[in-house]
Amino acid sequence: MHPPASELLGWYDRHRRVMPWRGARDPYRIWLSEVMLQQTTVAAVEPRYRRFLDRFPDVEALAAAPWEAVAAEWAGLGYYARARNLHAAARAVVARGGFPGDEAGLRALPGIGAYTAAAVAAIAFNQPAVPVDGNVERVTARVFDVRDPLPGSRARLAVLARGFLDQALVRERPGDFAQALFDLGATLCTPRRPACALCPWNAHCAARAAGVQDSLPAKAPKAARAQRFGLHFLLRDREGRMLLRQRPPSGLLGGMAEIPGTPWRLETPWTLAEALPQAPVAAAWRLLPGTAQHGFTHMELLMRLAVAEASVAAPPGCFWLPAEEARATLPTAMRRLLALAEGGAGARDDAGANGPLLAEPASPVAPSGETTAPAARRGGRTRRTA
DNA sequence: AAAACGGGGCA
DNA sequence: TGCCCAGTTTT
Repeated sequence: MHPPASELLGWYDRHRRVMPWRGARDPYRIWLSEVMLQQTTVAAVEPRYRRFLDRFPDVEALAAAPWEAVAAEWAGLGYYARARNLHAAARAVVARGGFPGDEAGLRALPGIGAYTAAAVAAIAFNQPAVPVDGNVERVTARVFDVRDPLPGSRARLAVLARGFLDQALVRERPGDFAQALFDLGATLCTPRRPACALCPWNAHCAARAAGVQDSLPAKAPKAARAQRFGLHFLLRDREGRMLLRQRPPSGLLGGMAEIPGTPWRLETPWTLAEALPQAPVAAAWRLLPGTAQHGFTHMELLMRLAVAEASVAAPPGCFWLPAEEARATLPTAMRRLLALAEGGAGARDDAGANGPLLAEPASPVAPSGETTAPAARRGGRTRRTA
């Protein structure tokens, strides 16, 4: 049995969270928020959403913008395919004269899958759809006591969630119902220690009745992350500009800028001597102490940094950028590398206006003793090796 | 069906 | 330190 939507919507009308994309019906704003919120927390999105909207106020402005401007605005948000697809979809929407008004039409746009199509259809167009995200999966798995593990149970959970459309109230307020499920999952029906006592559906929850709410939804075990190693080359000229390179349009960090370097290979860290043939230019490269570490979904990346100064023409595929602009454009993994040049372990992302970067004392070029993987540390911080 | 694809925050 | 987050695309 599906619990009554009236009880959830009554709770939502009293306790709904206030967020910048709520209230308006503008499909552009709803769409933008949904894309930014893919695998990204509300807290992380809010300031970036305002800033993005400030810079690209409507779909026409986004469609007219060059990719470089969109990439710079997205830098640090992750999953850069989202930005590429967003840009392409904006151009498609302008070309066809506006947003598609139903789920199937939305689903055909790049970067819009089953979830986002349902969310925009329900919230912006009042269409009868139930978007199934992580929150809805969790709420549904608990309400119906679905014990099969994710991701295998995904299809079954989606069918159960869609069953709420049998209630007339859900068909009348599909956008509110969807967001009520999000809010319930985010504030009460949380992954750990759900606040069942406060839940408007607690009397209808099968998992709670069985006392298994804390262990649902079950998850299949995940694969371990491999380690990869890279060595990068930071070239600066006399004005403090940095030599950057554009990554290929698809794949990891696709279309984003990077500090030129070796490929990221398994098993073995690079020595400077070994990496030198892959430097962007010939120069007096000095290997800095320390390793920048960055965790991706599927691997752990460990990078070292060599530095040099030269004022030369940018080689093919590379370009010079003022330090401040480079910092703003680079994805987080590359900013961590930059922190090595800026003075090491304590360096922070928001470490103020940087003039010419401070050079560290050079370490001997010798293959450092660090041939074994350094102890894992919290994803991303810059670490010093002794 | 499985893997690729970022980054930050929190118990 | 592992898990989670308003998922989508490619293989």
